Amino acid sequence: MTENNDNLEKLVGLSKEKGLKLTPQRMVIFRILSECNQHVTVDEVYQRARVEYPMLSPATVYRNMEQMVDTGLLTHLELSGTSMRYDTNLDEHHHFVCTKCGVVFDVYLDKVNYKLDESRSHLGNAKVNSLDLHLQGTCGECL
Amino acid sequence: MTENNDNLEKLVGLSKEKGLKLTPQRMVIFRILSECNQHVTVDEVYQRARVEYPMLSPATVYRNMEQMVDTGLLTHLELSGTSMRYDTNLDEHHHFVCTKCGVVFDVYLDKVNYKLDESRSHLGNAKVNSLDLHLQGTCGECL
DNA sequence: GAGCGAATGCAAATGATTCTTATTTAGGTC
DNA sequence: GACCTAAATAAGAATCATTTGCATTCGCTC
Repeated sequence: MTENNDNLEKLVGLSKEKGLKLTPQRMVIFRILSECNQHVTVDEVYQRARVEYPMLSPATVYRNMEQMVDTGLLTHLELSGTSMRYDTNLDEHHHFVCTKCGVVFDVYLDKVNYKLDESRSHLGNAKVNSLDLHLQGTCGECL
Repeated sequence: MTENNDNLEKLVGLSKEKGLKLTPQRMVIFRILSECNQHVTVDEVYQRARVEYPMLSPATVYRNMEQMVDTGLLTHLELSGTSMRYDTNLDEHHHFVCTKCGVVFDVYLDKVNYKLDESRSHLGNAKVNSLDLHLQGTCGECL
């Protein structure tokens, strides 16, 4: 509850910094994002938002969420599936996906070491800046 | 050249094993897949294939490539971007993506070690079966 | 309160993919 | 080689997620 309010305030604050106008539509979207599941689709947000703001247009939700990605308030979540998911967790983290039920858990890693097989990996002098780890398996529920 | 023929023969062989019929359309698709870039979209294959088989329908390419995934002749490649990419490289490997030009290199890893931050990662008793590593950075060309 | 540019709603456009249906065909059988 | 059947195909309609164009509305600054 308190945490959600904090999240909401953070969103409002950041959005002001970026020069975004505080429309009621945007406020509803912000609040829903600060309250709900991290790995949301536009439609999930839209369905919830329209309950309290019935004349809301899906296009507005699309526009706002993409804009939030541009301004760093959200990130795209690259998971398989038909529609884009967004991540409200801006901390560096990775994901575990259950291949049976599809549930997604956030995973935080203290360290990652990997060793290239140089004979087959032809990165040339490419510079690696970040890595994104997807763990796959079976969650506790599905075991 | 020889290698492409090998790939093609492998595809034809495997497809026979799976009970797929050798239609001319399928042969064209197989050959193109054995010749071209590993990380293709359906449309890339379709555009090439229609040159030599003009009455080919895109739906046929979609159906065939999905079927090849089902029978293990191709895998889905989870990259960002608007359309599905397929990977003809069936060896276990990972990917490097250049964030500037989008080029994708295959990466082979001898080992990967990672350490969970248990205090924040709530996997419960989930069982991790595989991991998929995406390296991001800048390729040699773009540096 | 006026003015301006940003934001919105709506509906049409787009793009990728899937589905439907009538027709054709590969591959086994005699 | 003719025949049969299930699988495969072409063509186009349907679907689904997303984007765009445009006329209108509305925060925000002065």
